[in-house]
Amino acid sequence: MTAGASARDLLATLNDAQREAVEHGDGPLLVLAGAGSGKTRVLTTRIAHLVRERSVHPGSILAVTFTNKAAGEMRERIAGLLGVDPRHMWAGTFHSIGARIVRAHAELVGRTRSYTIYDEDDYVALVRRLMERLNISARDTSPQAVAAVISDAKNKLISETEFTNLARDAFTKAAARVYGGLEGALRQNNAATFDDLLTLPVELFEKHAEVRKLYQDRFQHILVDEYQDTNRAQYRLVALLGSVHGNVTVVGDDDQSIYGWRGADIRNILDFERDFPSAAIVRLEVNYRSTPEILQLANAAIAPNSERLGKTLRASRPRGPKPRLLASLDERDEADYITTEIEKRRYGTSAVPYRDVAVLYRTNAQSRPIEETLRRKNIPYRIVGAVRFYDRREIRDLLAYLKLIANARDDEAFRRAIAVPKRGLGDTSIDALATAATGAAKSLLEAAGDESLTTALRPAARTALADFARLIAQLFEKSRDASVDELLRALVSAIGYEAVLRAEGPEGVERLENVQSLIDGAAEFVVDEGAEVGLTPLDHYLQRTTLVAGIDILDPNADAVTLMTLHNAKGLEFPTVFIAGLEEGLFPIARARESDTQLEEERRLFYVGITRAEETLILTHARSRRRNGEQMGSLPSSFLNELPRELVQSSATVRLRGSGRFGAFSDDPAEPRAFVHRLTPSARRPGKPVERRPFAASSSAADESQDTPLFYTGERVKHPRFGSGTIAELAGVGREAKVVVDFDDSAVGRKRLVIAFAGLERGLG
DNA sequence: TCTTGGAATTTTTTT
DNA sequence: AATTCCAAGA
Repeated sequence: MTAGASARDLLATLNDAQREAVEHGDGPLLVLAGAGSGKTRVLTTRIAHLVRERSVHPGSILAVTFTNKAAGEMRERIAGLLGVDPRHMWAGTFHSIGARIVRAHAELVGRTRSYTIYDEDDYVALVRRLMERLNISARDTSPQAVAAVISDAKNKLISETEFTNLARDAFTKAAARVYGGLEGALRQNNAATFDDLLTLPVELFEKHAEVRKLYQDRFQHILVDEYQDTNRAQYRLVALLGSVHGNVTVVGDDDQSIYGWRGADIRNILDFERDFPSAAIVRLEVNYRSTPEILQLANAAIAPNSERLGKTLRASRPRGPKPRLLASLDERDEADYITTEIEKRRYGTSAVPYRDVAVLYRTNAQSRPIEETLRRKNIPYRIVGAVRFYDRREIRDLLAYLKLIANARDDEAFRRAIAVPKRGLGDTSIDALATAATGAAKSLLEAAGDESLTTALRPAARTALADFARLIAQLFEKSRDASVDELLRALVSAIGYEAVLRAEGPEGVERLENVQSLIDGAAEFVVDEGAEVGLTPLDHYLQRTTLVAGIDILDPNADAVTLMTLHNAKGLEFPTVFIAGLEEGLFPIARARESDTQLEEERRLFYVGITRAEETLILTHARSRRRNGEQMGSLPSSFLNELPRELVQSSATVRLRGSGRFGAFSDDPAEPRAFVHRLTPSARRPGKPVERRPFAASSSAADESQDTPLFYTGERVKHPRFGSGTIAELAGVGREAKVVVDFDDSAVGRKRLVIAFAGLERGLG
């Protein structure tokens, strides 16, 4: 017997439901997998089983995961089970798979092999430029917002024509005009947005039956993880490839659908049986991850949701400590508590290593105070997301050069690259160049190197442009046989980038270090196996750097605490989990109050967070928090009110207890509580069931005695002059308390008012 | 053309 | 608070 598991071994440790999913024969299969029920294991074992027992060639398997890291891990685990690497299997995110398909058939979708993938910033910059060209003022119409609605439309497979026909208001009509010009501009630049990585393959398969057949025949088995988070375009891709043979396995959990805002359509999972008739359904309901205490809390947290398939997660682990809920004074107090607790556990009898701890939060901005405290106490940590490495200015500058070298038609890259270092070329010169380039149907780079096209420019500008074009040409030559790190080194020295950065002072030195890391990273970059043929190392490198998610670069070996958003935590698990900032308006986020759908998604996010924890779960909230530069009073999250209080052990930090803001209400269940009656009735929308509010707290006894009424995010109010509106935000406490109100009258719009003077009435209309 | 200072603006979440 | 945008001045 060689390496790898025997057939019996493959199945031996699985439960009945898991085994059923693994052994399922041909035809569609829907695996409804609760959190921690071993779905990744089922997927990997199923693939190993297909290869080993049913002689399926790895090359005819397509496995779609939610992150590239997950794809890599899956490949490794399968290799472990089989004893050999599943060489020709395709595994990756929808986006990376789409990128590969586009690359292979670039001409058919109006691109070349070395097309550039635009990230968020590149894309918005292009939208901005198009708006300028169409005379749409960036002041009245936010390019960001335009970019977002078009992106949204693409993910729903809404074409330009359809979008234009549906446009009613001025904003959407403006966006429609941009959408109309976008595809042409992207082709011109030989570029594709993230969304295009999904829509272009769809278009390709729909228009070219022979290409579609190629992939349909190749991928005899398609497996999709995190199916609840697929959007329309992704669904269509699966349907196009899998509907002929129907060998489609999807794994998901409707309770963990958290990307609705990105076009993910929960119906994809709810309707699977309709789209793939005779689909077998397997439910995985035994949870192997968390203690019964944590699961009970998770079940309670998700219970108020109505849009559910419904399932019961059963615990299989022994009992553990009760989840804790901690009230703190402000975000710094909260951070102090969390770090102290981490240290206590690290050095206590339980000896919890740092790598076993994750701190989760709703927004990236919340990481700051926690980071600072961790740093002060010398606790190692790694942070996922936030300001990504590749988003730093110095990195983007250099990548712009690389993109331009790889794809001479990328005008966005040209504009960024030519601005660094300063060459005496400003907007005027570039605009003149752009006009000439457009006239001659050439790219900016081509035009810059063509003396006959730059005659309208100043001599100094002409020379600068020609020099730049020559530089890029030289680097292009070098890119043919040099590795990416060599190329980067040549680039940095050619543009004297080190001197440029050093001139910026201490900050520049830090940037220089980042440049060094970029070069080091490029040196380590190896073209992986099963790579596409005919791609230059540079093309390959650029594609990878654009598609890496924050989570992909996590080093699991470092003994460090992990900080990340709840969204990033999907699919991960940790022995100890903190969920910070459980406050109304923050989690659930204020905007989610606009609709039940959004509120339910927030609740699922809460559920995802809770179910990341294996043994220890600690929820925290603060009475006041700095938001957008302003200290704001905050109430505990309504999600906490929905939890039966016997499921958590509540307490408060020393600072909160000593603050005097702890009087009217005690978080200690042993003490009698004062409910804030005047908050509840109007905070509720009509038709909603009355909720218990065991954790609802007034801010302080002092506030209670003041005349300032307490309001609530989402509450309906009436102003003597502005009429009715909805509270969007609350800020400050007591006499200084302010509210941001979205008034119904669009002529009034959003107003910021001091509560004490505004004369707001609550409720009614 | 580039710098600078003040104003405006932050979508929460991400491939 | 922090970044980004814009207009005026060097």
